[in-house]
Amino acid sequence: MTTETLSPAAARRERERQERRDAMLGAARVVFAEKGYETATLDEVAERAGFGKGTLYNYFPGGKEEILLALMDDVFGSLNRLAETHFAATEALPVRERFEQFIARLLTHFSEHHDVFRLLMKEGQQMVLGDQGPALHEVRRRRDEAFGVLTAALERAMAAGEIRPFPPKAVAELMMGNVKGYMAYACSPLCDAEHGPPFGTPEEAAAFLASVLFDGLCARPDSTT
Amino acid sequence: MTTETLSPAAARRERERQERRDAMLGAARVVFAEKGYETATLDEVAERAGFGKGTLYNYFPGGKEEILLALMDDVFGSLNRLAETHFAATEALPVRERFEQFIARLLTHFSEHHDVFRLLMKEGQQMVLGDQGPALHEVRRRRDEAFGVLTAALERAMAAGEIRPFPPKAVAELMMGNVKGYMAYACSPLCDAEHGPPFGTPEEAAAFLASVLFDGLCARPDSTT
DNA sequence: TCGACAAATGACTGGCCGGTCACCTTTCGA
DNA sequence: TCGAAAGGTGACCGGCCAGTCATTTGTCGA
Repeated sequence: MTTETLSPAAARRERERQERRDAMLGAARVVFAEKGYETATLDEVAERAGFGKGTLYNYFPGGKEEILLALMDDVFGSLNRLAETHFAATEALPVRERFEQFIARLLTHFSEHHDVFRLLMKEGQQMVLGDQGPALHEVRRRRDEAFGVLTAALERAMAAGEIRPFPPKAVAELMMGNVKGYMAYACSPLCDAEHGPPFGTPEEAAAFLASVLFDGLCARPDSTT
Repeated sequence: MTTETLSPAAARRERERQERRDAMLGAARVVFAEKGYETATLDEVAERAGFGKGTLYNYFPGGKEEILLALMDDVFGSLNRLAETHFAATEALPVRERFEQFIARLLTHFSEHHDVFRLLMKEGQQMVLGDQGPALHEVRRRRDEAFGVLTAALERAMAAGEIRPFPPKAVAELMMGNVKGYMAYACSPLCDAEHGPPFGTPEEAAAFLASVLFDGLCARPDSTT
């Protein structure tokens, strides 16, 4: 690197620039999660971030779309990190605990960052379905990276005979889909209206999801054929 | 009813009106599925339907939103019918076949009506997450009706001891989520890129999904604790 | 203290699209 | 055959918002 010997002043400038960027992304996350990408306006993002609209363009010359992409990059990046640290730390655990705890971590993460979850629900589909533009390609790559960590963990479990052999990517999608689906259900008016979310803590919910995923719905799988 | 003795001419008028309405909804389904509700334009819907834009407002005075609601009503209505006829006809079958065939039917339905599937992926989330407006309420009711059929079937199976007791609504959401998730996976470039969709026919895919759902990922659930 | 460079700003613009309505075509009873 | 009612039509309008840029504000070295 040529820039490693920055003056202290320049270093501070750089740090402040990063902070402002993060503030803008944070505001965008809230607003996009609330209204959805199409409906959200940059004026609102700017106001929430505490900057003028023009300033957004100093940090994200590509405008609205670049902001969304940077956001999704962040979101998938943190999911990626979560998965990597988790599976690195739980290699020794039995399969069941390994994945149940992973699910619990995901549920906790989404509970704490509700806007991240809503963002994934609202715009995440574009990532997997949409074909438009090469800009999405980069974000899709990040998504694949995050899923790749889970897929690899599943492959290892399959190779060790801990779980049945299935296309690992498909199983990874299923597991993430279950987590997202459960979160959506627990947040929606569907269940609030009657008896509240069926499982209070992320750990209880994870136990339910893991039980269905690993043991199946059948009480006693006798005559499977 | 006062209108049951219509003149033949009036009856024909009525039928033609219904046909035009359907044509418009069909066009809207394609366009909304392609671009998403926010991005799609009524000009394009009108052109695709073969009518002038103004004509849309003769059939849907509420404009764009009413068209979307009518569309979702249709979509959930046909899902509702599919579920009702299926479970009515398969009451006698063993659980496993009963639900595996249901999943196969859903997958077939979505394969044949690809735009319905894309619509559900893109706009279906609003139904469960969004809180805005009383208009959505009616559509959400239709969604709940369709899910209710599945939920009831699951409840019966639980009462009969065919599957383990869990909150049936949560299990219904999980099952539908798995179907949607698998469809999305099979349609996305994620797996095309490598070896094509893992399971060719809806029946094969349903066998996979049912196997995971009913038997679980574990090879042999021995020490479940 | 001053000057010059950098960064923030928000009024402004151009295009887009949902919704309207005055006009035209088609239908049908008399 | 004719007249009027019903229904189709697309040019047009108004509001909205992404993106721009001339101006202002702030920073820092000399």
